[in-house]
Amino acid sequence: MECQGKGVRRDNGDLGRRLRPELCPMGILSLLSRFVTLINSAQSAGDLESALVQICIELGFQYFALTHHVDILRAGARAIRLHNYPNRWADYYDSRALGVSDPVHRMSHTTRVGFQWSIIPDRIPLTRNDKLMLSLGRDQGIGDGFTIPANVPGEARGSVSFVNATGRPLPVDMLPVAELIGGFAFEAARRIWGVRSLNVNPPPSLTDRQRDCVLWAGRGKGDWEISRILDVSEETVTRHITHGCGRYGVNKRALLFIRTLADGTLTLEDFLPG
Amino acid sequence: MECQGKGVRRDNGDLGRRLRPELCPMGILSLLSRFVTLINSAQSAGDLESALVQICIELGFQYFALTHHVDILRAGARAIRLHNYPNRWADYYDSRALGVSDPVHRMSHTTRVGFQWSIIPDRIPLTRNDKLMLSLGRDQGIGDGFTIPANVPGEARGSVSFVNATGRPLPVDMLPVAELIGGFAFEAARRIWGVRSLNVNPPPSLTDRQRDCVLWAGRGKGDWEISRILDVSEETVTRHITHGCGRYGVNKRALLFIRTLADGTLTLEDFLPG
DNA sequence: GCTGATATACCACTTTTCTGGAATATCCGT
DNA sequence: ACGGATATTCCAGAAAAGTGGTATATCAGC
Repeated sequence: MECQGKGVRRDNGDLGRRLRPELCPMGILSLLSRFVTLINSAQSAGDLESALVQICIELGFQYFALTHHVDILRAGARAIRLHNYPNRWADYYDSRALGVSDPVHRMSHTTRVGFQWSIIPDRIPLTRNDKLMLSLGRDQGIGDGFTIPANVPGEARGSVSFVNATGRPLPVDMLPVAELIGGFAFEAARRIWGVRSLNVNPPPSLTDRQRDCVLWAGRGKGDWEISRILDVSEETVTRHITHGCGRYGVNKRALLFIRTLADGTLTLEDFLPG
Repeated sequence: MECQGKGVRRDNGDLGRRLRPELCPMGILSLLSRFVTLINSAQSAGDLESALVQICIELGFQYFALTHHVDILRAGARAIRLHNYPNRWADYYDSRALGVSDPVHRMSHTTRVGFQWSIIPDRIPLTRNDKLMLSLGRDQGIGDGFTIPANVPGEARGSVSFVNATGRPLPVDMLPVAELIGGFAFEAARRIWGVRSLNVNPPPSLTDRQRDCVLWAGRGKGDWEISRILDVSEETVTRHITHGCGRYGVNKRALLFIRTLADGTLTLEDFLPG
């Protein structure tokens, strides 16, 4: 819920007060476990969509949107997106590629945890177009919402939103459940869409030395520099890297960086200065 | 929990079975609300640390680590880190800058949701040194753990881990609570450290044409091939890419791939075949 | 003790990429 | 209409990376 630091007062402080004990006995927990089972047994986008439609209703929302923050019309089927917004709103949204500039999405890029839409104006600057868009949405029945950011390094940014019709209050008791469910649902979508899969079996792997060389190369070092760092000959470094390329079936070391990032052998943190 | 697609069986499917109903009446929910209050009222790193020490114990863990995935000795006070690991382990860890290559961290860069350490070998390739490090940790009492990824675009990647001593099983009932708490705790740390306010310098950006060239180069095309694809001269392609390098202040195109991945200009999906 | 994987090292040759300097045309917002 | 950012093109030498073949020592596992 927090994002900007700067001594802004936390809104989450009253989560404690939000959780109505009356709902507890079995209620929330059995709901949660049922939802998780539903989501994790989804084998297709259709399965996941049905699951979310149902979960959305049971949580006390009307709409949901699980989406990558990209221009959907351009990105095509590789981009993740499921939602049950009114078609008219979705068409308008897509035709203007609002996915990339939507203030809700922008807000979700500044925090790790879920947030209510109502706090957005206090956290990020809104342009005139933003306000226009939000009020257009309200006119079409899109009221307040709760959005769970879903960012995985190196992948398109995404989020899961649960939304109510204009005027209807958010089910605040359910927000913690929504927060967990949103994360699991996005992860299920990544699984179904096969976001990071390289589709090679067995998956390649590097030796320690190969990984060291790739690591330093990815930090911008030349082979000679790497040879000084690792105290071996320059040729050896070249060898390790080209062998690494061989394992991943690529013919340029730059591609090796990308493949090792994709399969988790290395991460952006490894490469970036800091 | 998922990462690689490939029809790998989900481990999360049994979250439902994990949540023991006996614990429900008031137990988990009051715990959660108390923890959230504790975390959100923290005004300093010390406050947050105390809160996490307490939460850690009540959840049934022994150690916690809330950290940015950076070389701590180099990054200094700007990097977020709180933990209660044994000093000996922490010193060893820091002195080797394991924070940047730790397999737990690597795994946390490939998923949105929390995961048990025990599944890591099935998800990302481990080198011999990785295994060595894990077993060294076990020797020093670091057993199994549960890690919640915490990634915010444009910032150092991070995570929150709850860990048990070697041989002691994870409190599986509490993992959903740990997942929520981990997210809130990381967000509280961002607030306390004032992370967002530090990022003042405007990030570089590429022109459309530059981005196109980088995109195709990252798919393994040579400049001549790209020139055929975009129907311009080979020189022009080279130019666009080197100009792109200039904007990011790097001297190799491979680094440009990494920077554009890091800031979200391009994504792994853009580069990977399929 | 054998086998396979790993780490190391060397050479010769080709291709690609980087570096530096310059110039023209287009598009956009003021 | 004008200034600034963008897109495009050209040249040439230097540096780096890719290709293909070979060889030795170590270590772990069978």
